[in-house]
Amino acid sequence: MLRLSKLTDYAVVVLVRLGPEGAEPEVQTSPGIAAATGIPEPTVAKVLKALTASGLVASQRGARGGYRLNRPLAAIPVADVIAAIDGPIALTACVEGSGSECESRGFCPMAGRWDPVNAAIRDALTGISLADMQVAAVPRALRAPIAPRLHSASL
Amino acid sequence: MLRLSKLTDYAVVVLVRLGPEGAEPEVQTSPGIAAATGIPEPTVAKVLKALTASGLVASQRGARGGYRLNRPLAAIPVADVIAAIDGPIALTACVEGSGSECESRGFCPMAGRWDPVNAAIRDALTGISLADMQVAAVPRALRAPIAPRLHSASL
DNA sequence: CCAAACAGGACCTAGTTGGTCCCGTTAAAA
DNA sequence: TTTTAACGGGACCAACTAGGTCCTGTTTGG
Repeated sequence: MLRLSKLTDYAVVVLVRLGPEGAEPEVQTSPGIAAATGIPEPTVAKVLKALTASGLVASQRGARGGYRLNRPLAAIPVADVIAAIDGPIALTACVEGSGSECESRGFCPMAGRWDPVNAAIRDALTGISLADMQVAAVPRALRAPIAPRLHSASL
Repeated sequence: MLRLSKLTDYAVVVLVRLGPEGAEPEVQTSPGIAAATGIPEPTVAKVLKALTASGLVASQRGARGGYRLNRPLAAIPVADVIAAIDGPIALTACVEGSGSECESRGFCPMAGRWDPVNAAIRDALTGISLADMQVAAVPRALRAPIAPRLHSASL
């Protein structure tokens, strides 16, 4: 069902956490974010590495190092986050990366057919920023404390 | 990368194949479609079963039975096909179906956050029909005959 | 000089999915 | 009435992918 990788979900959480709690972009450490979000530290580190590689966050090495946002949340479309973690946004069906040609090469009726769909999804994902997702989150006080909803939401 | 299931891809191929070659909705058999499309017969059967269950196609049992479209291609949005094969369209991250509550229940910052994203994707997918995908396909004569593109297309 | 934190891998496990097969039921045709 | 072609609905197996962990550098502030 159009599975989004868990890592991408984590990435959004981490990025929002990196967002201005105060005003200035404060540097936060990977262990600190892990403690604050409840996500295991190695996983947080993995996510932050990917986000750094794609330029969404900047890193500071050494003691008292950490991460900070390169852009405000409002300037980060969801599409960028997904692209950073999951790679290019495209509805793929054929096994990509196989490098080999399509087996039903001569008469494959699908070539290029998903392009408009991909474009539509890309547009939709580019139009929503992390700031939008931030406000979309249900306020903590309104959520059931014990056995609440799953993260996902059906359409 | 927003993976679409292979079965869904097959479903589109099969549905387009079921579309009016002539004018009237002719009944086609599962083996016949398999032969015409190059998709293995058991897989075609599986796809058609799902499509029948969701009401996109109608089935006729018995000898000289087969399948036919319930609606014209133009009236079948891609969203319906995906929903028929992959289930409800939603960007899921948490393992759904687990039934258990979210482990970081008290302070999970993601609850409901993907809702606007899901809505945007649903809208995008509802706005594109199989007829649109049909015309989007590159004419056979223009495709490289030997080792052409993959089905997927990056954005 | 030491400690804290990032960088960049390798690696293992588990879950999902793709794909196949089998058997029962239906219904048209011989 | 018998036969045959096709759908219906599972069970089942195998391969792949991704989630998650860990280890070993390298950097840099105290």
